[in-house]
Amino acid sequence: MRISEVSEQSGLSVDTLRYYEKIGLLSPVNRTKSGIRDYNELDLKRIDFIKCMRRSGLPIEVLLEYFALVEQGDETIEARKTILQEQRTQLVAKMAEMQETLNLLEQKIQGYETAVLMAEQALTIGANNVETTQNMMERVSQ
Amino acid sequence: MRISEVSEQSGLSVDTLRYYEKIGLLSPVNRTKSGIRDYNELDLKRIDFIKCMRRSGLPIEVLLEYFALVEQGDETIEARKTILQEQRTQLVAKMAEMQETLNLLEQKIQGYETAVLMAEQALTIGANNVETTQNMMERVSQ
DNA sequence: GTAATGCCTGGAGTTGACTCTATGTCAAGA
DNA sequence: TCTTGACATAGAGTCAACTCCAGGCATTAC
Repeated sequence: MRISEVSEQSGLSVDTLRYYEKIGLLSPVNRTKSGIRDYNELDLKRIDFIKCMRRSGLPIEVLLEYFALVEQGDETIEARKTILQEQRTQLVAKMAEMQETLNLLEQKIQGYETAVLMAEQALTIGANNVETTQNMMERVSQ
Repeated sequence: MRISEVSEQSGLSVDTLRYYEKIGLLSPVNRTKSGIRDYNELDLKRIDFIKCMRRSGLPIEVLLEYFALVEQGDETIEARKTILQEQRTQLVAKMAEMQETLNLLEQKIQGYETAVLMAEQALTIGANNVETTQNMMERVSQ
């Protein structure tokens, strides 16, 4: 599989794919006799794994460490497990934070909905709605 | 409240606080006559909001846009709501991705646990465990 | 055979978000 | 009075993670 195909399939740019190989995140990809990269199934699997870990915020550094252990063979299984467990812990924490942010967002959106509703109501009644809206904004904004 | 106190309370560095003000993320903070920043309640609230949004990955750019709308008054309530809704959508998507990553992590950790167990078993039996472990690694790693 | 296309490399440039440095002011304590 | 420490500013530097560029082969399409 050529680099452009892998790029298309994975959503990573060709530059990124070459970059990952350069820094050792991907082990050297097989080449055709004319020097063109020819990705195999294992490469693709690793790329998928990297993609999954990267997009959830895991730094490249950690992945490098992990793959270095993989290279070193079975002796390092415990160490690898430890890395993954640590990442799991961090991921869970991050998700909890995001849930908090999500709650805040919900709350603010809800606030805006109420604000709009009340502004409309004030308009229908024909009241001077300037002060009222101002008050609402105190609860709603920033 | 002085900048060092705000820093301590918020967990943002004093540099970051000044930086946020410089780029307009915080509106100009009140100063004592000698020019020292004196943060008020509203500043602190905004800092909390920023912190919450930033740590869940929302870019500063978007926050700037949002606060610019806040400055412009009630006319922009709908626009602000739209921004928040969009961010909510993205956040939900990101959390789903993270859940996927988490599943993969669990699976791999589980795999390592099994691998270790089997390796130990093989040792107790006293079998030649080299090939066996190799096989396991095929399922377990990358 | 030649032009376009896709690949290659090394290395420079970019982006977002800080973080640090040099230099200076000011208020308070020894 | 002198020193110390917190604060101020402008602007340079850093870091992670790409992204782009110049210059050069190879294969394919006409």
